[in-house]
Amino acid sequence: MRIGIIITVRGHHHHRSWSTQALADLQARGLRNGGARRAVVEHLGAQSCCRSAHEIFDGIRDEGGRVGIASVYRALDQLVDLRLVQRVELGDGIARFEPSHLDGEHHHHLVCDDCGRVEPFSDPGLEQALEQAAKRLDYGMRAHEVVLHGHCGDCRTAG
Amino acid sequence: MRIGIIITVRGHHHHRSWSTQALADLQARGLRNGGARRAVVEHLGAQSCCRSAHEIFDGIRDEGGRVGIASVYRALDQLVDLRLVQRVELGDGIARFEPSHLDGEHHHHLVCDDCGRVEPFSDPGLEQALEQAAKRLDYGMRAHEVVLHGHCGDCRTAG
DNA sequence: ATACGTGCAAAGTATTTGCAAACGG
DNA sequence: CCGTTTGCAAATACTTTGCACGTAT
Repeated sequence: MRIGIIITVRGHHHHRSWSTQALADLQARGLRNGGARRAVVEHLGAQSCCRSAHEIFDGIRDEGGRVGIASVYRALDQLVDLRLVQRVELGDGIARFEPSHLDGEHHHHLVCDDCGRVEPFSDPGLEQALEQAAKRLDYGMRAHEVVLHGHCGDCRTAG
Repeated sequence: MRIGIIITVRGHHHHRSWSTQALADLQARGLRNGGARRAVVEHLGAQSCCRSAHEIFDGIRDEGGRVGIASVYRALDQLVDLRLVQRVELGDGIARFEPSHLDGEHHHHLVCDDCGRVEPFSDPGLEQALEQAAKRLDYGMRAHEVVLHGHCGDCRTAG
């Protein structure tokens, strides 16, 4: 037996909306909604920035879900293929994932080379420059990724 | 119509110059110049775009050098630490490396999600937008990386 | 001479795959 | 029911480390 309890979303309205949209999208493509993939989608939708496969795995377990790490990777692969999730690599050899924000939610990443901290940022001027560059190059741009490396405020103060 | 005047900088002069500069820099820091690290520097200096550790390893072997893969990784680590080499991750889980072009040589990457082809590109407007964003965010930017994903000309024609 | 550098092989991580059992529609 | 999805464990891919020997200065 399966008991479904729908817990309402606190605050971040658009997050739920991404999860819902993504799950509907999967269903529309004839894919089934088993526990693992659903858990990955819902967990990702509740995050504010990118997460590694292991973080997602641990996160789901902490919330009481029981999934295999392989299923997490498989779900992420599919979601990336369907463009529902964006894969992000920040230079430490670990792949991270976050919902594809096609709308205004789109952001990029600052990485502190001292402490490893990752922060999201967004910059309209940068987005515009990216669009223009892609247009000039005549490249069918489907996604883009910007990573700025440097030293975060804490480390600069400390150092 | 737009007429572009392309002024060529002579041959691959700057490549050699990067290798020379990098080797001198290493020496100035009291590091010795054994065979492996020198081979990595010289090989990298002769490339026009980023290369993976294995590509570098194979490349050196093909040229007759005999190095261990571990030494290639160790050399790359040091070079990255010294900011002589930039590490680049393009989304396929393989780290690539290229000379740090602090000068006008600086470029970014286009990745074809169909065939995996990697092409370098540069765009002054984009560089400017990056500088401005970093300034506005007050982040001590030391490096940055932009990856555009899409479909290259060949794949778009074929598809 | 003496640290530093190197190669090999073994060890670590991150990720993928094979397969039988569980499950969704 | 039947094909998809899942979990486990084994396999793979990339990268790092331990250690004895080589080598630049």
